[in-house]
Amino acid sequence: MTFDLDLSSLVVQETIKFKGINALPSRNPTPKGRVALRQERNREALVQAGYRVMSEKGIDAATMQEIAQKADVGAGTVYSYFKSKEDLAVAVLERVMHNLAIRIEEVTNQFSDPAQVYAFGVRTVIEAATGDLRWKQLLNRPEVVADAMFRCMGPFAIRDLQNAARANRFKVDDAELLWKMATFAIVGVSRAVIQEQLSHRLIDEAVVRLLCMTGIGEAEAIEVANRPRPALGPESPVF
Amino acid sequence: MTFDLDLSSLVVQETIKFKGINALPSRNPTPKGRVALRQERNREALVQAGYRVMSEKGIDAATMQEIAQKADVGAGTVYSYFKSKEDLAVAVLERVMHNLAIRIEEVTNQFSDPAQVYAFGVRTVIEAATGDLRWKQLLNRPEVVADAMFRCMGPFAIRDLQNAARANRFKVDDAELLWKMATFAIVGVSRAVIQEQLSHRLIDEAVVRLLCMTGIGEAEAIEVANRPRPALGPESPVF
DNA sequence: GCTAAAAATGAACGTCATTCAATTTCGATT
DNA sequence: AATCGAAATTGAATGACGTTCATTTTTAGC
Repeated sequence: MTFDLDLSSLVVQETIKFKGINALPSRNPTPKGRVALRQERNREALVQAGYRVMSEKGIDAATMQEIAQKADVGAGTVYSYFKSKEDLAVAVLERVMHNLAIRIEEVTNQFSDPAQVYAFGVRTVIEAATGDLRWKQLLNRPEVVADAMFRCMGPFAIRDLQNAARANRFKVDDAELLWKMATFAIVGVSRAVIQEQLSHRLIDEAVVRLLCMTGIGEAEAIEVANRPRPALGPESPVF
Repeated sequence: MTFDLDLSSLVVQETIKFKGINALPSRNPTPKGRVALRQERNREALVQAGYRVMSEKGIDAATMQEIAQKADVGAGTVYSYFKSKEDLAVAVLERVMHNLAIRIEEVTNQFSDPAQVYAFGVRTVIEAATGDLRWKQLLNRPEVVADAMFRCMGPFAIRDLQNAARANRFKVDDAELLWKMATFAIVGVSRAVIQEQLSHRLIDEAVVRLLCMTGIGEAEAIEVANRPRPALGPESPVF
């Protein structure tokens, strides 16, 4: 598997089948086509409505009716954009992860130590998941969250793991495997904290454990995890 | 949270409300009550039928009708034993985990190094999950599997983690947190291998990573993970 | 046997995800 | 501008399934 770090490529799946509309842009007053514009709006409205309903009621309890209504489209229309409810949930979570990934990247691209970049990333995700009530319902479908996290943040995380390995800070054989394990561990811990099975205070320790997985050694893991951390930038209006 | 290591306590939840039947055992030809016996058989039949159907079709696609039919009870009867389909799935997975935990314990109670005990445990679970097709469908509900694993194998795993920490092999602050992370990581890796996102060969490396989480250090993790391993005893007839 | 309580039954209910025939919108062509 | 075929949208209908509950069966003491 290879990853492309171009940010614009992070929207992983385009479900819809774009036919050859606007073959001739010419001097038409609709250079992009009204259909294409409406489709963009519809898709966006559906993802946002999906996010609102699913994060309020949970992915399973969310109904396609309510989502379609909030997005102001007919119930059947959803299925020209997403092939199933599951597929919509995936799109929603990829959006959430994508936005968070970008906000993290904005901070960490000023770090010099790649180990610190990875540490900041995993901690920020756990804090977002446990600190924002909107994640609570989503975490009831851990595999959807973890898979979206894997795909959307993987390009960054795997790059950081490899950078840190090259700098001899981490000892990582297979960064993809490690990231797969980390995503599930992150989701598991976040769920447990939100369900109050684990104390909120254990987040520090969880970050240390995720760092230990990289082979950095416990002492250094603790040091890296405890470095002061800059604040994250503001989140985008909806997500 | 505290754990009781008495094996018989591992059946975590008894859903049914046993009333005060058989107040007088006396010299009755039914010293335990016909009802209680039938209930035991029914519950057992339901768990086994649940296992068969759910591991064949997946927890979500399994229907209560088919399960009830395979267990030879009416559809409504299931709900005197389990309060929901989810609840039955939990009972099924706890049974699976319980049985595997016992088979692992039979082997590892002959080990002297507690680090090796933990390593054998996590590896055996991953190999069971990735080697037995019956797990494939169950892994589509990672949180059910991971939670059952946490509860049923936790008493052993946490004990081993603490033993190894006392022996200065592991450096573990909070064994419960670590085990929570490990269960989800194990499920995540197993899913990825089964879905062929990750090569089956990476299981060795996954075990190393799980050991690294304990703070043992990478070199020693590799050594422990590579020790020769005795074979597991036979599985119980149904599970 | 008789009886009241407990357990079991399976048909019926309600809730969706998904489908599809009918309708509307679009944009190219005349 | 009027027309037309294709594409997109719609929302009522469908089917599947978890769960409930009025009815029937079983149980155990008398």
